[in-house]
Amino acid sequence: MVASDLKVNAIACIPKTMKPTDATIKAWTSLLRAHSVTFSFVEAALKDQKQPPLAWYDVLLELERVGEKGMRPFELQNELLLPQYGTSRLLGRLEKAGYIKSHACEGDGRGQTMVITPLGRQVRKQMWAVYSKAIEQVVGRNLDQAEAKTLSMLHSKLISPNE
Amino acid sequence: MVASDLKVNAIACIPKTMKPTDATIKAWTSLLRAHSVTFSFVEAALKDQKQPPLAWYDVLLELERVGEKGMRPFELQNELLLPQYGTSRLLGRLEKAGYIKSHACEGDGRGQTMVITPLGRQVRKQMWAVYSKAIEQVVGRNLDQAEAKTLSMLHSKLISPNE
DNA sequence: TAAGATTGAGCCTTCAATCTTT
DNA sequence: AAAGATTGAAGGCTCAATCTTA
Repeated sequence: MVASDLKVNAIACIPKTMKPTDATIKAWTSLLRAHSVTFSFVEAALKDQKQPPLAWYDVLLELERVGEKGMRPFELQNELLLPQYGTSRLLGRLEKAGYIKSHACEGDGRGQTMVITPLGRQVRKQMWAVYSKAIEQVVGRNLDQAEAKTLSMLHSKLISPNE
Repeated sequence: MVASDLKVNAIACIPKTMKPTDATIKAWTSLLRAHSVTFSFVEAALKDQKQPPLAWYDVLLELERVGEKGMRPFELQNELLLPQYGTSRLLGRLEKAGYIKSHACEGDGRGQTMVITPLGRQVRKQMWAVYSKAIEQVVGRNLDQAEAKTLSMLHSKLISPNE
Protein backbone atom coordinates (compact mmCIF):
# COMPACT_ATOMS: atom_id res chain seq x y z
CA MET A 1 0.00 0.00 0.00
CA VAL A 2 1.37 3.29 -1.08
CA ALA A 3 0.12 6.79 -0.64
CA SER A 4 -1.16 7.02 -4.17
CA ASP A 5 -3.58 4.18 -3.48
CA LEU A 6 -5.43 6.24 -0.98
CA LYS A 7 -8.58 7.89 -2.12
CA VAL A 8 -9.28 11.03 -0.25
CA ASN A 9 -12.99 11.08 -0.55
CA ALA A 10 -14.06 14.45 0.63
CA ILE A 11 -17.68 15.01 1.44
CA ALA A 12 -18.37 16.31 -2.02
CA CYS A 13 -17.01 13.11 -3.56
CA ILE A 14 -19.61 10.87 -2.03
CA PRO A 15 -22.23 10.51 -4.68
CA LYS A 16 -25.52 11.36 -3.09
CA THR A 17 -27.43 10.31 -6.15
CA MET A 18 -26.92 6.97 -7.83
CA LYS A 19 -29.16 8.26 -10.56
CA PRO A 20 -27.89 7.86 -14.08
CA THR A 21 -28.26 10.83 -16.42
CA ASP A 22 -30.31 10.64 -19.60
CA ALA A 23 -27.14 10.31 -21.65
CA THR A 24 -26.03 7.40 -19.47
CA ILE A 25 -29.35 5.62 -19.79
CA LYS A 26 -29.38 6.15 -23.51
CA ALA A 27 -25.87 4.74 -23.83
CA TRP A 28 -26.98 1.66 -21.92
CA THR A 29 -30.12 1.03 -23.96
CA SER A 30 -28.16 1.61 -27.16
CA LEU A 31 -25.74 -1.12 -26.10
CA LEU A 32 -28.57 -3.57 -25.46
CA ARG A 33 -30.21 -2.77 -28.76
CA ALA A 34 -27.03 -2.80 -30.84
CA HIS A 35 -26.07 -6.14 -29.36
CA SER A 36 -29.49 -7.64 -29.88
CA VAL A 37 -29.73 -6.61 -33.52
CA THR A 38 -26.18 -7.40 -34.58
CA PHE A 39 -25.90 -10.63 -32.64
CA SER A 40 -29.15 -11.91 -34.11
CA PHE A 41 -27.90 -11.00 -37.55
CA VAL A 42 -24.66 -12.90 -37.13
CA GLU A 43 -26.33 -15.97 -35.65
CA ALA A 44 -28.87 -15.96 -38.44
CA ALA A 45 -26.11 -15.79 -41.04
CA LEU A 46 -24.43 -18.82 -39.51
CA LYS A 47 -27.65 -20.75 -39.29
CA ASP A 48 -28.52 -19.85 -42.83
CA GLN A 49 -25.26 -21.42 -43.98
CA LYS A 50 -25.81 -24.52 -41.83
CA GLN A 51 -23.00 -23.61 -39.49
CA PRO A 52 -22.86 -24.14 -35.71
CA PRO A 53 -23.74 -21.29 -33.35
CA LEU A 54 -21.30 -18.52 -32.52
CA ALA A 55 -20.37 -19.94 -29.12
CA TRP A 56 -18.74 -22.89 -30.85
CA TYR A 57 -16.50 -20.61 -32.86
CA ASP A 58 -14.85 -19.09 -29.83
CA VAL A 59 -13.95 -22.49 -28.43
CA LEU A 60 -12.57 -23.71 -31.75
CA LEU A 61 -10.55 -20.54 -32.24
CA GLU A 62 -8.97 -20.71 -28.79
CA LEU A 63 -8.11 -24.36 -29.20
CA GLU A 64 -6.72 -23.89 -32.67
CA ARG A 65 -4.48 -21.11 -31.40
CA VAL A 66 -2.89 -23.19 -28.65
CA GLY A 67 -2.37 -26.20 -30.90
CA GLU A 68 -1.52 -29.68 -29.69
CA LYS A 69 -0.91 -28.76 -26.10
CA GLY A 70 -4.60 -27.97 -25.72
CA MET A 71 -6.41 -26.13 -22.97
CA ARG A 72 -8.07 -26.99 -19.69
CA PRO A 73 -11.80 -26.33 -19.36
CA PHE A 74 -11.22 -23.76 -16.63
CA GLU A 75 -8.87 -21.84 -18.91
CA LEU A 76 -11.50 -21.69 -21.65
CA GLN A 77 -14.01 -20.67 -19.03
CA ASN A 78 -11.98 -17.64 -18.09
CA GLU A 79 -11.36 -16.75 -21.69
CA LEU A 80 -14.96 -17.11 -22.81
CA LEU A 81 -16.63 -15.65 -19.73
CA LEU A 82 -18.84 -18.68 -19.24
CA PRO A 83 -19.91 -20.34 -16.01
CA GLN A 84 -18.30 -23.65 -15.17
CA TYR A 85 -21.36 -25.73 -15.95
CA GLY A 86 -21.88 -23.85 -19.18
CA THR A 87 -18.36 -24.60 -20.29
CA SER A 88 -18.75 -28.23 -19.37
CA ARG A 89 -21.90 -28.63 -21.42
CA LEU A 90 -20.62 -26.65 -24.39
CA LEU A 91 -17.46 -28.76 -24.55
CA GLY A 92 -19.56 -31.88 -24.28
CA ARG A 93 -21.52 -30.89 -27.37
CA LEU A 94 -18.38 -30.03 -29.32
CA GLU A 95 -16.78 -33.33 -28.43
CA LYS A 96 -19.91 -35.24 -29.37
CA ALA A 97 -19.77 -33.52 -32.77
CA GLY A 98 -16.17 -34.65 -33.14
CA TYR A 99 -14.73 -31.12 -33.30
CA ILE A 100 -12.65 -31.45 -30.14
CA LYS A 101 -11.19 -34.31 -28.15
CA SER A 102 -10.48 -34.58 -24.44
CA HIS A 103 -7.41 -36.25 -23.02
CA ALA A 104 -6.69 -37.11 -19.42
CA CYS A 105 -4.63 -34.30 -18.02
CA GLU A 106 -1.07 -35.12 -17.02
CA GLY A 107 -0.11 -33.83 -13.63
CA ASP A 108 -3.66 -33.09 -12.48
CA GLY A 109 -6.00 -36.03 -12.16
CA ARG A 110 -9.03 -33.78 -11.73
CA GLY A 111 -9.17 -32.37 -15.21
CA GLN A 112 -9.05 -32.97 -18.90
CA THR A 113 -7.12 -31.26 -21.64
CA MET A 114 -9.18 -30.27 -24.66
CA VAL A 115 -7.62 -30.42 -28.11
CA ILE A 116 -9.11 -29.43 -31.48
CA THR A 117 -9.44 -32.16 -34.12
CA PRO A 118 -8.69 -31.82 -37.86
CA LEU A 119 -12.46 -31.75 -38.44
CA GLY A 120 -12.73 -29.00 -35.86
CA ARG A 121 -10.12 -26.93 -37.71
CA GLN A 122 -12.02 -27.38 -40.94
CA VAL A 123 -15.32 -26.31 -39.40
CA ARG A 124 -13.77 -23.26 -37.77
CA LYS A 125 -12.46 -22.17 -41.14
CA GLN A 126 -15.86 -22.61 -42.78
CA MET A 127 -17.48 -20.69 -39.96
CA TRP A 128 -15.04 -17.84 -40.35
CA ALA A 129 -15.97 -17.43 -44.00
CA VAL A 130 -19.54 -16.73 -42.92
CA TYR A 131 -18.74 -14.99 -39.66
CA SER A 132 -16.21 -12.55 -41.10
CA LYS A 133 -18.61 -11.54 -43.82
CA ALA A 134 -21.31 -10.89 -41.24
CA ILE A 135 -18.95 -8.80 -39.12
CA GLU A 136 -18.11 -6.75 -42.16
CA GLN A 137 -21.81 -6.22 -42.79
CA VAL A 138 -22.71 -5.11 -39.29
CA VAL A 139 -19.57 -3.17 -38.39
CA GLY A 140 -17.27 -2.63 -41.35
CA ARG A 141 -19.97 -1.24 -43.61
CA ASN A 142 -21.27 1.14 -40.97
CA LEU A 143 -18.21 2.54 -39.25
CA ASP A 144 -15.00 3.97 -40.62
CA GLN A 145 -11.69 2.97 -39.07
CA ALA A 146 -11.56 5.83 -36.62
CA GLU A 147 -15.11 5.18 -35.45
CA ALA A 148 -14.37 1.50 -35.00
CA LYS A 149 -11.39 2.33 -32.82
CA THR A 150 -13.41 4.79 -30.78
CA LEU A 151 -16.09 2.17 -30.24
CA SER A 152 -13.53 -0.38 -29.02
CA MET A 153 -12.08 2.19 -26.69
CA LEU A 154 -15.43 3.12 -25.18
CA HIS A 155 -16.41 -0.52 -24.73
CA SER A 156 -13.10 -1.11 -22.96
CA LYS A 157 -13.89 1.68 -20.55
CA LEU A 158 -17.13 0.00 -19.60
CA ILE A 159 -15.47 -3.20 -18.51
CA SER A 160 -12.15 -2.05 -17.15
CA PRO A 161 -12.72 1.02 -15.02
CA ASN A 162 -9.44 2.82 -14.59
CA GLU A 163 -9.90 4.84 -11.43
CA MET B 1 -17.17 -28.52 -49.66
CA VAL B 2 -19.04 -29.88 -52.64
CA ALA B 3 -19.47 -28.72 -56.19
CA SER B 4 -22.87 -27.17 -55.53
CA ASP B 5 -21.28 -24.86 -52.98
CA LEU B 6 -19.20 -23.19 -55.61
CA LYS B 7 -20.24 -19.71 -56.51
CA VAL B 8 -19.27 -18.53 -59.93
CA ASN B 9 -19.05 -14.88 -59.11
CA ALA B 10 -18.25 -12.83 -62.14
CA ILE B 11 -15.45 -10.38 -61.67
CA ALA B 12 -17.69 -7.36 -61.89
CA CYS B 13 -20.00 -8.63 -59.14
CA ILE B 14 -17.43 -8.47 -56.41
CA PRO B 15 -17.35 -4.97 -55.02
CA LYS B 16 -14.36 -5.34 -52.75
CA THR B 17 -13.04 -7.65 -50.16
CA MET B 18 -15.61 -8.82 -47.64
CA LYS B 19 -12.77 -9.06 -45.19
CA PRO B 20 -13.16 -6.96 -42.07
CA THR B 21 -10.13 -4.98 -40.97
CA ASP B 22 -8.48 -5.53 -37.60
CA ALA B 23 -10.16 -2.42 -36.25
CA THR B 24 -13.54 -3.74 -37.39
CA ILE B 25 -13.00 -7.12 -35.80
CA LYS B 26 -11.82 -5.52 -32.61
CA ALA B 27 -14.90 -3.30 -32.49
CA TRP B 28 -17.08 -6.37 -32.89
CA THR B 29 -15.40 -8.42 -30.18
CA SER B 30 -15.43 -5.40 -27.87
CA LEU B 31 -19.20 -5.18 -28.32
CA LEU B 32 -19.66 -8.85 -27.45
CA ARG B 33 -17.44 -8.56 -24.42
CA ALA B 34 -18.87 -5.29 -23.14
CA HIS B 35 -22.38 -6.67 -23.47
CA SER B 36 -21.50 -9.92 -21.76
CA VAL B 37 -19.82 -8.30 -18.78
CA THR B 38 -22.28 -5.47 -18.22
CA PHE B 39 -25.40 -7.50 -18.87
CA SER B 40 -24.25 -10.17 -16.43
CA PHE B 41 -23.57 -7.48 -13.88
CA VAL B 42 -27.03 -5.97 -14.19
CA GLU B 43 -28.80 -9.32 -14.11
CA ALA B 44 -26.78 -10.34 -11.07
CA ALA B 45 -27.70 -7.11 -9.31
CA LEU B 46 -31.39 -7.79 -9.92
CA LYS B 47 -31.14 -11.39 -8.79
CA ASP B 48 -29.21 -10.35 -5.73
CA GLN B 49 -32.09 -8.10 -4.74
CA LYS B 50 -34.68 -10.81 -5.46
CA GLN B 51 -36.02 -8.97 -8.46
CA PRO B 52 -37.26 -10.48 -11.73
CA PRO B 53 -34.95 -10.67 -14.76
CA LEU B 54 -34.30 -7.68 -16.99
CA ALA B 55 -36.64 -8.86 -19.76
CA TRP B 56 -39.58 -8.35 -17.42
CA TYR B 57 -38.65 -4.74 -16.85
CA ASP B 58 -39.00 -3.79 -20.48
CA VAL B 59 -42.50 -5.21 -20.68
CA LEU B 60 -43.59 -3.51 -17.48
CA LEU B 61 -42.13 -0.19 -18.59
CA GLU B 62 -43.86 -0.25 -21.96
CA LEU B 63 -47.18 -1.18 -20.40
CA GLU B 64 -46.90 1.42 -17.68
CA ARG B 65 -46.23 4.09 -20.29
CA VAL B 66 -49.34 3.35 -22.33
CA GLY B 67 -51.57 3.12 -19.27
CA GLU B 68 -55.07 1.68 -19.24
CA LYS B 69 -55.41 1.32 -22.96
CA GLY B 70 -52.75 -1.38 -22.89
CA MET B 71 -50.81 -2.93 -25.73
CA ARG B 72 -51.21 -5.85 -28.09
CA PRO B 73 -48.60 -8.63 -27.93
CA PHE B 74 -47.46 -7.91 -31.47
CA GLU B 75 -46.80 -4.29 -30.55
CA LEU B 76 -44.64 -5.33 -27.62
CA GLN B 77 -42.92 -7.79 -29.89
CA ASN B 78 -41.85 -5.04 -32.25
CA GLU B 79 -40.76 -2.80 -29.42
CA LEU B 80 -38.76 -5.46 -27.58
CA LEU B 81 -37.27 -7.20 -30.61
CA LEU B 82 -38.52 -10.60 -29.52
CA PRO B 83 -39.89 -13.40 -31.65
CA GLN B 84 -43.63 -14.01 -31.52
CA TYR B 85 -43.36 -17.17 -29.47
CA GLY B 86 -40.88 -15.51 -27.12
CA THR B 87 -43.30 -12.68 -26.47
CA SER B 88 -46.13 -15.10 -25.92
CA ARG B 89 -44.20 -17.06 -23.31
CA LEU B 90 -42.78 -14.00 -21.58
CA LEU B 91 -46.24 -12.45 -21.26
CA GLY B 92 -47.56 -15.74 -19.97
CA ARG B 93 -45.05 -15.69 -17.13
CA LEU B 94 -45.78 -12.08 -16.27
CA GLU B 95 -49.48 -12.73 -16.17
CA LYS B 96 -49.00 -15.81 -14.02
CA ALA B 97 -47.04 -13.64 -11.58
CA GLY B 98 -49.92 -11.17 -11.51
CA TYR B 99 -47.93 -8.25 -12.94
CA ILE B 100 -50.02 -7.89 -16.08
CA LYS B 101 -53.51 -8.84 -17.13
CA SER B 102 -54.88 -9.74 -20.53
CA HIS B 103 -58.26 -8.60 -21.77
CA ALA B 104 -60.08 -9.73 -24.88
CA CYS B 105 -59.34 -7.22 -27.58
CA GLU B 106 -62.22 -5.14 -28.83
CA GLY B 107 -62.45 -4.94 -32.57
CA ASP B 108 -60.06 -7.83 -33.21
CA GLY B 109 -61.11 -11.23 -31.99
CA ARG B 110 -57.70 -12.73 -32.65
CA GLY B 111 -55.79 -10.93 -29.98
CA GLN B 112 -55.54 -9.81 -26.42
CA THR B 113 -54.74 -6.45 -24.94
CA MET B 114 -52.17 -6.52 -22.16
CA VAL B 115 -52.47 -4.10 -19.26
CA ILE B 116 -50.17 -3.61 -16.27
CA THR B 117 -51.61 -4.24 -12.80
CA PRO B 118 -51.03 -2.14 -9.67
CA LEU B 119 -48.70 -4.88 -8.45
CA GLY B 120 -46.87 -4.71 -11.75
CA ARG B 121 -46.36 -0.97 -11.33
CA GLN B 122 -44.99 -1.52 -7.87
CA VAL B 123 -42.55 -4.18 -9.04
CA ARG B 124 -41.35 -2.06 -11.94
CA LYS B 125 -40.56 0.72 -9.51
CA GLN B 126 -38.64 -1.61 -7.21
CA MET B 127 -36.75 -2.99 -10.18
CA TRP B 128 -35.80 0.48 -11.33
CA ALA B 129 -34.22 1.27 -7.97
CA VAL B 130 -31.84 -1.64 -8.53
CA TYR B 131 -31.55 -1.34 -12.28
CA SER B 132 -30.77 2.37 -12.35
CA LYS B 133 -28.05 1.93 -9.78
CA ALA B 134 -26.51 -0.84 -11.84
CA ILE B 135 -26.62 1.28 -15.00
CA GLU B 136 -24.86 4.04 -13.14
CA GLN B 137 -22.20 1.58 -12.05
CA VAL B 138 -21.50 0.11 -15.47
CA VAL B 139 -21.93 3.22 -17.60
CA GLY B 140 -22.23 6.40 -15.56
CA ARG B 141 -19.14 5.76 -13.47
CA ASN B 142 -17.01 4.91 -16.49
CA LEU B 143 -17.99 7.39 -19.17
CA ASP B 144 -18.42 11.13 -19.07
CA GLN B 145 -21.43 12.72 -20.75
CA ALA B 146 -19.70 13.31 -24.07
CA GLU B 147 -18.43 9.75 -24.19
CA ALA B 148 -21.87 8.40 -23.40
CA LYS B 149 -23.34 10.37 -26.27
CA THR B 150 -20.63 9.20 -28.64
CA LEU B 151 -21.29 5.61 -27.65
CA SER B 152 -25.02 5.97 -28.33
CA MET B 153 -24.26 7.50 -31.68
CA LEU B 154 -21.91 4.73 -32.73
CA HIS B 155 -24.33 2.04 -31.61
CA SER B 156 -27.03 3.73 -33.66
CA LYS B 157 -24.83 3.58 -36.71
CA LEU B 158 -24.52 -0.17 -36.32
CA ILE B 159 -28.21 -0.79 -36.49
CA SER B 160 -29.47 1.92 -38.80
CA PRO B 161 -27.10 2.21 -41.72
CA ASN B 162 -27.64 5.54 -43.42
CA GLU B 163 -26.33 5.03 -46.91
C1' DT C 1 -54.34 -16.34 -47.82
C1' DA C 2 -52.35 -13.67 -44.27
C1' DA C 3 -52.01 -11.85 -39.45
C1' DG C 4 -52.07 -12.51 -34.50
C1' DA C 5 -51.12 -15.70 -31.21
C1' DT C 6 -50.34 -20.15 -28.84
C1' DT C 7 -48.20 -24.66 -27.88
C1' DG C 8 -45.76 -29.54 -27.86
C1' DA C 9 -41.28 -31.20 -28.36
C1' DG C 10 -36.47 -30.72 -28.19
C1' DC C 11 -32.44 -28.33 -27.03
C1' DC C 12 -29.91 -25.07 -24.07
C1' DT C 13 -29.16 -22.70 -19.63
C1' DT C 14 -29.31 -22.48 -14.80
C1' DC C 15 -29.31 -24.10 -10.08
C1' DA C 16 -27.75 -26.91 -6.75
C1' DA C 17 -25.78 -31.01 -5.42
C1' DT C 18 -22.10 -34.07 -6.17
C1' DC C 19 -17.68 -36.19 -7.23
C1' DT C 20 -12.64 -36.42 -7.48
C1' DT C 21 -8.28 -34.66 -6.69
C1' DT C 22 -5.26 -31.15 -4.69
C1' DA D 1 -11.29 -27.19 2.78
C1' DA D 2 -10.73 -25.62 -1.94
C1' DA D 3 -10.32 -26.30 -7.01
C1' DG D 4 -11.71 -28.51 -11.28
C1' DA D 5 -15.41 -30.51 -13.34
C1' DT D 6 -19.81 -32.97 -14.04
C1' DT D 7 -24.84 -33.84 -13.80
C1' DG D 8 -30.19 -34.37 -12.59
C1' DA D 9 -33.88 -31.52 -12.55
C1' DA D 10 -36.24 -27.36 -13.59
C1' DG D 11 -37.04 -23.70 -16.41
C1' DG D 12 -36.31 -20.85 -20.71
C1' DC D 13 -35.72 -20.58 -25.78
C1' DT D 14 -36.48 -22.25 -30.50
C1' DC D 15 -38.73 -24.68 -34.22
C1' DA D 16 -42.52 -25.98 -36.49
C1' DA D 17 -47.17 -26.96 -36.45
C1' DT D 18 -51.55 -25.28 -35.22
C1' DC D 19 -55.57 -22.46 -34.22
C1' DT D 20 -58.62 -18.49 -34.80
C1' DT D 21 -59.97 -14.44 -36.94
C1' DA D 22 -59.25 -10.73 -40.56
